[in-house]
Amino acid sequence: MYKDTVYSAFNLLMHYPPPSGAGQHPQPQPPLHNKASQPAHGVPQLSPLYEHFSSPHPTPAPADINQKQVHRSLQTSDISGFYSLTSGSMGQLPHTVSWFTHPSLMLGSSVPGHPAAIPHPAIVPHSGKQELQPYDRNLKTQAESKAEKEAKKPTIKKPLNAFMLYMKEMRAKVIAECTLKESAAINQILGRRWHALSREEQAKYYELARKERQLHMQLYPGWSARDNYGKKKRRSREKHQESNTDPGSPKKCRARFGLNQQTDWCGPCR
DNA sequence: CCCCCTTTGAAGGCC
DNA sequence: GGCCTTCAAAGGGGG
Repeated sequence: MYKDTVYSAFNLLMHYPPPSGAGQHPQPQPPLHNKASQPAHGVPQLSPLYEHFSSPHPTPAPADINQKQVHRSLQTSDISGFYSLTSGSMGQLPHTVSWFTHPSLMLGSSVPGHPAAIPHPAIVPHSGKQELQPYDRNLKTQAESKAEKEAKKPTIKKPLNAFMLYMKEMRAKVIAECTLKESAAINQILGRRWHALSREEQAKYYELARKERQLHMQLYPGWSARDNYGKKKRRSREKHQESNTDPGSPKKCRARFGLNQQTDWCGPCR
């Protein structure tokens, strides 16, 4: 139900008239840095989308973000380029690829008192290990409790890049076509299909990803990708280095042969 | 239960 | 600036 509201809001987004410059080829995208290097000028107006959110049913902000601050941010931040590709081909893109469906960008609620009280998918609570018994708590040191507090802090996920958005959209299709279930195999197929896409087709996803990053920046101004470093266990460095010399993937192969990762096709891995 | 696999792209850090 | 590392998603496989 709440999701319905979100989807209808997204429809508004997708049909919001684009500013001039729509249709420009967005690839490769210039990096959108999350730092204070963002220009302060060119502040846009709040789109009807956000007004739709704010009334009559206010959109709950993530728990760790001041709601008013977010709203203000959305009202004043530069999203003028946000809709540049939302008409035409972009408008035909299935809504499954959007910041509404992207867990890290979905507006949920962990705001106390909010009627919906839907957990915010963007902010993923760490898998809570078993609670300590009361008598255990007394044994905990200050450092331990601090560490635990830190661990309980919800995680704000990275925004999805263009390929991830493409994967999310096409995964089900590939699974149906190939009757495969293993993600590793599916991702290999998706990687090949990604390279088989035309520049225009890829551009749709690059543009979507750019919007995702922009909105993510506005929702979580102080967030850095670094925040999530170390929260995932990584395979051993030795193994990783070994895999880097493995020419088995186009990316690795391109890196190995000094090819452009964006444009050059990797012949040996084809 | 949790990490690995596998993909591309973004971003941060180091030299 | 180039290189390296990590993390985004996904779910079966394996220790």
